[in-house]
Amino acid sequence: MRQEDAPLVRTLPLFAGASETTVEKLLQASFLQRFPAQVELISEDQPADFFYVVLEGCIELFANAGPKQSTAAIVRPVSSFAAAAVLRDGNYLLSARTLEPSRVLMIPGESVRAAFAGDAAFAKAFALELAAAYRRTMKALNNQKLRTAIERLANYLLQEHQTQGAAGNLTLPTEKQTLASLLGMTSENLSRSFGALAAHGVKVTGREIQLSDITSLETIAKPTPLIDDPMY
Amino acid sequence: MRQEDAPLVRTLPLFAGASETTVEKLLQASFLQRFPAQVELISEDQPADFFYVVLEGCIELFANAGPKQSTAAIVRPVSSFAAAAVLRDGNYLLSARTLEPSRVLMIPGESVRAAFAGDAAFAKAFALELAAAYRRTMKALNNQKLRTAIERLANYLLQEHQTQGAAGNLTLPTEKQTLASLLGMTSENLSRSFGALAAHGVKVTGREIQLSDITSLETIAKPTPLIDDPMY
DNA sequence: CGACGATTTGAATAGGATCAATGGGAGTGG
DNA sequence: CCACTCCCATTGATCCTATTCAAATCGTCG
Repeated sequence: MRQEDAPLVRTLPLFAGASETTVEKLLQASFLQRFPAQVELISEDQPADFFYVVLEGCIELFANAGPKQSTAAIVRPVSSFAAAAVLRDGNYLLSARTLEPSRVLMIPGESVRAAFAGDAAFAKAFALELAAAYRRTMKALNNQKLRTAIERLANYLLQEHQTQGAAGNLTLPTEKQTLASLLGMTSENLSRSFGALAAHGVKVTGREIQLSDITSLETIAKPTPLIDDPMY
Repeated sequence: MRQEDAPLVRTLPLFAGASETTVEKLLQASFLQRFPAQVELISEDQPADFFYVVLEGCIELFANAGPKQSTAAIVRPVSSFAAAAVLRDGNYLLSARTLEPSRVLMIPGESVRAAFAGDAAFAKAFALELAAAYRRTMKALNNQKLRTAIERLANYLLQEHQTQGAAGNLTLPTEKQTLASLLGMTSENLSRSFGALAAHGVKVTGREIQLSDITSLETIAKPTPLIDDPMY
């Protein structure tokens, strides 16, 4: 990777407590790559050669089964993916594509495992990241199994509203297609779910959403910190 | 914990490479408990005080949302749960109850984190366990989002058939209620799904299942190693 | 302007859930 | 040992949710 990027990368939470040598070794073997939108970075079922850290842009993780496709997560800076696959030296369970032009740090799995074994601070940071991702996935599973499509959408809107400053409006960060897949429904159904939420103060104009009755929306959504609080 | 249990516990894969001192410290602070069936060991949303290792019996992990309930996983010996919650020193995302009389090793979260920080071999084993659980959960999410109820049941049967020796028959390891919840459906719907699979050689007698046409069942199930292979 | 992909809308269908009632064992107590 | 009871499981009927297929509309980009 290029010299001028080193400072940025060193500030990553993942490298917070790691020793100088560890970071040095990791970065030396890594690639800091720029990708345009709609590039497939990894394909499910392939050997997990790299651990990925998203520095800029936006990556969609998704799975295929025959003709169907499901978005498992959307990764934004600064966050990572493929931790479990790399640590276990297994195969990717998900494919990944850029949704926007992105900058991505690619660290060889071999290097990650070596750093994990040799640097306790890095091991801790890496495992904490892994555990956080695990918990997000568990929440996604509960979300999917315990809620209807409208409830999932309502909770998504409330969460995004919170993230974006709770100003009574928000902007969808992805195409509605992608959002639908993330929320486990078809895009037609997402459209209808938005329609149903109009009665609860949700006004949709393209990707711009206005929430004029949060209370009513919360009544529908029945949010619970166990599923919806990103900090949990 | 009692002296006579120490040898058994020391053979756990989790402690495989760990130093004598690490294991010593962990076990000293731990409890090896026996529980009857239908005891709730942990309740979601509570501080994650203990990491659990199931030595005998069977534990159900589940989540509640209002009146609904969903089984996230069923843990059998020798395996563990609450790794992520304990490592992050957070709260449990799931409740846990014994389905059968069980023996469980309870290791204080504090001790786990100390051992993780102090013993690289233990850290590695623990993180590998965590990563494995993560991947199981991701597969469960894909299973839920990409498949119909009948497909999930068909794949479950094929997998269990494999696990139990591929002899053309298998025994359901839990009540059908629990299985239904694990597979993300109501028990009525499970019953009907079994009915639908009769046309594909699935004969149900209580908990005993006979599979007389694996090929036909696979046609329905469309299994894929990415979701169904436990080794992946 | 024209073309293409994304989104919306409509109609029909399928997949699951709910509600209600019935059948079937396993365990308990006489 | 048998009858009773309770809980689990099944079955039927109906309702609701969500998908599918088709067509129309909207936006964006060249």
